[in-house]
Amino acid sequence: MTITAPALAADRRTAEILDSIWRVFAAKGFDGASMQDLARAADMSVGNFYRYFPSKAAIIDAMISRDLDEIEQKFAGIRDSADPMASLRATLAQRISTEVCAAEGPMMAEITAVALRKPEIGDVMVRMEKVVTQYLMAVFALATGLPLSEVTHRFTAHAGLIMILIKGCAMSPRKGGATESDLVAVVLRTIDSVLAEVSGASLKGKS
Amino acid sequence: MTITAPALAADRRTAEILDSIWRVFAAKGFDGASMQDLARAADMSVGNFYRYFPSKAAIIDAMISRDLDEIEQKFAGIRDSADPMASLRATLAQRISTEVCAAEGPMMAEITAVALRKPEIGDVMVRMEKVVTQYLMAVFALATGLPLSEVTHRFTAHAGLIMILIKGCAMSPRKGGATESDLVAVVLRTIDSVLAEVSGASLKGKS
DNA sequence: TTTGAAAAAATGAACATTCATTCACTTGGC
DNA sequence: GCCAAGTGAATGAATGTTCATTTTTTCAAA
Repeated sequence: MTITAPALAADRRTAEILDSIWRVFAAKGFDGASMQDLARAADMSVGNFYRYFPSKAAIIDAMISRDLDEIEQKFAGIRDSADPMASLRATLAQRISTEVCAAEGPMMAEITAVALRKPEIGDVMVRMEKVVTQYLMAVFALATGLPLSEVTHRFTAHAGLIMILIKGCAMSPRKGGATESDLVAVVLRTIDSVLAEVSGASLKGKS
Repeated sequence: MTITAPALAADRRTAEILDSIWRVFAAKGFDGASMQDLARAADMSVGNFYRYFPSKAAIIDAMISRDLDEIEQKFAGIRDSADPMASLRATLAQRISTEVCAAEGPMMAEITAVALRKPEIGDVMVRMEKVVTQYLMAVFALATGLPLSEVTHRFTAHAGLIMILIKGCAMSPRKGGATESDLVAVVLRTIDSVLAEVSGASLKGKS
């Protein structure tokens, strides 16, 4: 069951296409972006574009699973670092920085809106958030020394809060072009207190 | 400069139309909903619909200013209550409840996405958030006894965090039909700590 | 109270675009 | 010569917007 060479090439091409078209989705929205817009952005004919993505939903699907791959890599780095909790914090801090938010916000907002409106996309999104939650639980377990089951039971909601904060920063309306640094600071402080609460769970056992 | 009777009637009609069509926007999205869809939902002809809303942006505009009216009323009630801070907390708690979020989430997500993509709508949204922030500042000033200017300087970012949390709850993907109650509890706890921090600012002067 | 004409509200067919989707066809590497 | 990759014109349905027309409401004069 090896991956064939042409299949790999096709995957690479798919990734290239996604790189070219995500801006169009961010600028025009899910329904606002026409197949011809997307094909033009990908520098190919409409007919050929359909060979790669038979529908718009398929594009969102591919984008989310591409995001998931990125997230997986980030978490692999966090897990292997000397201080996973600190590394997680650094990653989250970068993620709510003004620049990253301005770049990813519109796309995130669009996908969120579509997810609440189209059940098929909503399901994909729920799966994605579940995976991210599992990664977070793994980090929490590593940092506290508690078993995964207990961490999951106690801190799944905390993971949900963190994801809300990340998305909230990205999707904040930008007054004059940027999210204010004050807000970013307060959000980061909130993330810190959530992480501190998790970390605190390990001390009780030790004392 | 009195308000003419026909103008009032037109406003009422406008409100009625908004009531009939917001579901269409939530279900099909900003671009997905056609003018004919909207006109049909409002039980009128396409041509007549254009008399009330010359464009889709005008509809979003009207919806946001309608929301603002609602918010204004809520805050009036909060300001006049015996314990404004507690009243505010109760309002926020109700706002993040599962039912309210499920009802308003899709529309909120849609408007947020459009706001990040169309500057004209983005401006309206920024103005709306500024107004809400001012209301929050007024409540904070009332509760702490501090002057409005100081409250504004110290807690504007806190207001931003609260709005992020409210929106975040509404726009959370619903696994199996509802946001989990655990998440709601953690968010409410976070709101409480934000409000506590604000309230704490008044005690320093007293002690 | 009745009348009737002007203003406002409402209609829906018509128009030019635009869109998603298909398909017969060409290209280029092996 | 084979096959995947790529083309772009063609089709029919849908969309935003307009407008000539009809219906309803308003209200002062009779």
